[in-house]
Amino acid sequence: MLTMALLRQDPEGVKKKLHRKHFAPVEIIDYIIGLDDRRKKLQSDVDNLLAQINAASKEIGQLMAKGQREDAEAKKQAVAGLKDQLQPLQNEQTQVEQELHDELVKVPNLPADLVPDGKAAADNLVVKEGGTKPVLAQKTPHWDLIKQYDLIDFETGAKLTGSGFPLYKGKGAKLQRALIQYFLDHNTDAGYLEYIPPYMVNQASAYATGQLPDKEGQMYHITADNFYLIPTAEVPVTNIYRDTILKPAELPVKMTAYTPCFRREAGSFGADVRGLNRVHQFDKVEIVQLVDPATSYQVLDEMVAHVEKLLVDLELPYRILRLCAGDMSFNSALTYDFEVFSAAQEKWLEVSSVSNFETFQANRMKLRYKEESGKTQLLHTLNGSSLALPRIVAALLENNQTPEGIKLPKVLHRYFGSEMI
RNA sequence: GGAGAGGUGCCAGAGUGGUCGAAUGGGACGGUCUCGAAAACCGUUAUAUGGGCAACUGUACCGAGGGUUCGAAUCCCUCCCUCUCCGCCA
Repeated sequence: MLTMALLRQDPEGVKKKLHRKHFAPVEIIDYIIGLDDRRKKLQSDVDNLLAQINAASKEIGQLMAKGQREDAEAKKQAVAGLKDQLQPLQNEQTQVEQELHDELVKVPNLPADLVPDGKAAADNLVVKEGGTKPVLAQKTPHWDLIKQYDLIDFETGAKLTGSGFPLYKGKGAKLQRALIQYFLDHNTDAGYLEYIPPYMVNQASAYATGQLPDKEGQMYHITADNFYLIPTAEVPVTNIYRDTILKPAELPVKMTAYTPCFRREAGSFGADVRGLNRVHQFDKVEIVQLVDPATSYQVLDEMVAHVEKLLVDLELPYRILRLCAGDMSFNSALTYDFEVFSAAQEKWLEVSSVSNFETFQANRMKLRYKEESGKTQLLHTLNGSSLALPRIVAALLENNQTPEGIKLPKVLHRYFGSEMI
C-alpha cells in the first residue's frame, strides 16, 4: 500500500510511474486524494464535537458531586443534542475511511527508476548470464528421467490428493531433503535466522503481505477455520514482525525458512505444467530482510549475489532478469528473476524471484523502526527464493543425465550421500 | 472437547463508573555527582490521527468488535488469544 503522504506530495509523479506499470485507472489517485481531504475535514468536525461532549461530561460529573442535579440534567440535554449531530458525521467518517482504504490497496507499488519499460515477460532485461549449457548426447526430459529412476510418483500423488501433488520417493525424496538442507545452510551461514513457521496463516497475515484481497483465488482456503495455506514462506515469516517498531540496532532483520508452498494456480494448463514445471505443492527456501530504507537497494544486490552463488555452486546455467515494469508483481518496486536452463526441454525455468518492496508491505503491516531522533519510519522489506526446488530438480536431472546415471554437482555430494543418482 | 482464571504501557503489576494515558516497581535513555564507573538523586520514556511553521493542542486507543451511560480500562454481549485442571493424543 502506497503512503498517503507520497500521493499528496507528488500526485503527478505517482501517476507517471503507475503508467509505466500499465496501471490504467490513474484518475483514482485524484479521487483518493479527494477522499483524504474529506476524511480530514470529517475528523476535524467529529473531534470538535467529541471535545465538547467530553468537556460537558466532565462538568456534569462536577455538578453531580456538588449536588446540583438540575444543572446536571440541563447539561445532559445539551449533550444529547451534540450527540445527534455527531452520529451522522461519524457514520460518514467510517464510510469514507473504509472507502479510502479500499481504493488505496488497489493501487500497485511504483516501479523503481532502474526498472525497464515494458509490458510483458518478453520485455524483461537479461542483466547477467552464467554457467554453461551442457551438450547432451540424449535429451530426455525430466519427467521421463523421474520415471526411469523412480524418483517421483505423480500418479499416486494424484490418487492421494489430486494432480499437481507430487509423491517423492526414495532418492527423489532424499534429493529434496539434501537441497533444502544445503540451501538453509547457505542462508544461515550468511547470517539469516532460520525459522519453521506455521504452514497456514490467518486472514490478517495474508492481507498484510498482499495476498489478500487480490490473490484470494490462488490460495487454498480452509473455510472451517478461515485459514489459508501459505503460497510462500514470505507470508508467515514477514508477518513475524507485523505491527512492530524496531530499534535501529535490531536492523537488518535477516530471516530464512523452508516451507512447502501451496498454490492453486487456477486456470493454468498446457505444456508448461508437465512434470515439475508447475505443481500445486512444492518446496521452497525463502529469505526475507527488513532493512533501513537507506540501505535497501544495496541489500537487494547482496541478496541477488547470495542466490546467484547457489546456482553457481549447483553448476547450472542461469540468467538473471530485471523484470520490466509491466511484468513485476503488484507489490514490488524492483524484481530480479533467476532462471535456469533446463537442457532437455530447452527452456528457461524461473527458480527465484528477489524483490525490494520498499515501504509497500511495511505500510500495510505497520512495520516501522524508530530513528535515533525518535521519529518512526516505515522499513523496507525484501525477499527472495533461495531456492524453489522443483525446477531446480528438473534442471539438475536434465542437464546432468549420462548413460551411467545423473551426476550431481559436487556441492550436493555431502548432503545427498553419493555423487550419482 | 469440558471446567475455571485471565488478557492493562518496553516488562512486571495496581486500578471495578467521572478527578485515568492510567498508581507502583523494574528496564532503557538523558542529567547531577565522579578521574572514570557503580550507587544515589532528578528528569524523560507509547501509537495513530486532526489543527498549527512551531511551541503546543484536539481526538482515538487499556486483546478485537458491538452495546449501556451525560461519562467506560472499569458494566453488558459476541469473538479471538493465554494460563491451570480434566479428557484425548503424536
